Amino acid sequence: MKDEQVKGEHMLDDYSDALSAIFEQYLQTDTEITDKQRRILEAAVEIFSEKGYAAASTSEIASRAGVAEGTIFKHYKTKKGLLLSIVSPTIIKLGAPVVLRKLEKILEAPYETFGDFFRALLRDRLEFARKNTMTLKILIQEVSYHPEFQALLEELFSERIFPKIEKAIEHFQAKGDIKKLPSTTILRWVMTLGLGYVGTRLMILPDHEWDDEWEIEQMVEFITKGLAP
Amino acid sequence: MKDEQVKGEHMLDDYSDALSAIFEQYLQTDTEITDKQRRILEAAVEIFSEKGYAAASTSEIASRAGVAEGTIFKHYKTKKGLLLSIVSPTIIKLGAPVVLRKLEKILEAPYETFGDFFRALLRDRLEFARKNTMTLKILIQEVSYHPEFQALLEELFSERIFPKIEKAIEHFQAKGDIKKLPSTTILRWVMTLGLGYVGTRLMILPDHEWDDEWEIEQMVEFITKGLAP
DNA sequence: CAAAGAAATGAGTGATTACTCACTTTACAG
DNA sequence: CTGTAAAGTGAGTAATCACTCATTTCTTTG
Repeated sequence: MKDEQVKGEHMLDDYSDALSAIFEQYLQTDTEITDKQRRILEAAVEIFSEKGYAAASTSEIASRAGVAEGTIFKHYKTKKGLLLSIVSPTIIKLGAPVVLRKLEKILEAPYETFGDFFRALLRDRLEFARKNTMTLKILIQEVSYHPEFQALLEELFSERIFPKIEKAIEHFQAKGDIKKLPSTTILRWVMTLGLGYVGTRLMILPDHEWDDEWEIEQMVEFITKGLAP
Repeated sequence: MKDEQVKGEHMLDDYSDALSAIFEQYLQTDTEITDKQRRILEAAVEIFSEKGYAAASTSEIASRAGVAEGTIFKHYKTKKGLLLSIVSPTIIKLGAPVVLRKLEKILEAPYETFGDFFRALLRDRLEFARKNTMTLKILIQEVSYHPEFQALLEELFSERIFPKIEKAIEHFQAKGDIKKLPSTTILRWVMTLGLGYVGTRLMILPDHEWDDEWEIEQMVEFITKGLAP
């Protein structure tokens, strides 16, 4: 049977975008994906982000996806396996290689400032968060209850993100761009400011009228002045 | 002045502290509280913060509190009622009058700077968060799933916190202390920096060695420089 | 002490949960 | 077409859930 257009009330939005990180994962690993499996993932992301993993039931996911409950367990051994298949790719994409490549380019260009670096990073991650808002909300909500996520994030952060960013901070410190403070402190300031904007922008007050470019420029200026030696 | 000598670094298991906001509520309303009821609250706070509201079972709360399951429902009509009785007082105390009174004093003293204002606020709220870490963790985790919490926070924020802080920001802007930017933007920066420190300090990396006073001073300097006109 | 009401109990309830499995349908190569 | 493996189904299952209630234990007070 083809897709029966039974529902269609909620959605039609941009799931090809909203689930980009997950689908990319399947593309990269050459794993075939069924139409019903895609609908299961879409429904699961919706419901997990709406009511949280623990309060979401597999029966509700099945009915919203328009499949039988057993179909979920044909593709994912457990409910937790379904969660993992949604969140894990997002964690991996979180410290995207794109950013790290960009970062190296910036470090090679001597005329770039710390502000330019921060602006590029923030724009890129804001775009990523826009495309993965629901999945990121699930990650944020569930990270404290699932040690696997903590381990993945811990590794990603301490072995990929932190060393690179630390190098960048030291680079701009040597250049005399920013004050010589512990990179952990600077990193925390920069990250919390960025996260604060992205979180407020997309999750807390998404309906507010936002001028992203203006806000980003103001933050760049704020950070540049605040971190001046 | 008010700071008493700290006994040890790890005093998070001191419930007379950890549940201070909740018990204050009972004191203020002259409600009698049973020993078993106190133990139910303690167990509920522990388990809610450990595994989240939805994944916590009333039977586990009862057994950890050392009471029968029925006892919980003698005091709280529903499981959600138990959650509300834990989180609501914390939300109310979140925009503490102490802070607001302090704020007025600061505004009256013309020699105080925006940095002093921020320092006082951050110290006070860090202390509050230290005493209510588990309850605040529950609040943060559950706020997106319970509209009652959102309504309480919304009201607290837009009717008490925001107007006062906005007044303060405008005061320091008129004084020439800080740059004339929208108070929403400044508030977001100040709040996310503060929250970022408190959250990292108490919830993400509580076992890290922290020098609170040094970190606060650095943040004060960062903000002062960053917001300079 | 005794009466009375409040506090506490724990077995019992129907609803819901994640998950299974024997079975049917579909897709597709030969 | 036929054979076969994968995809999909949905009734069934044991466990667990929040919550009830008839009963017992404790506390207060005259």
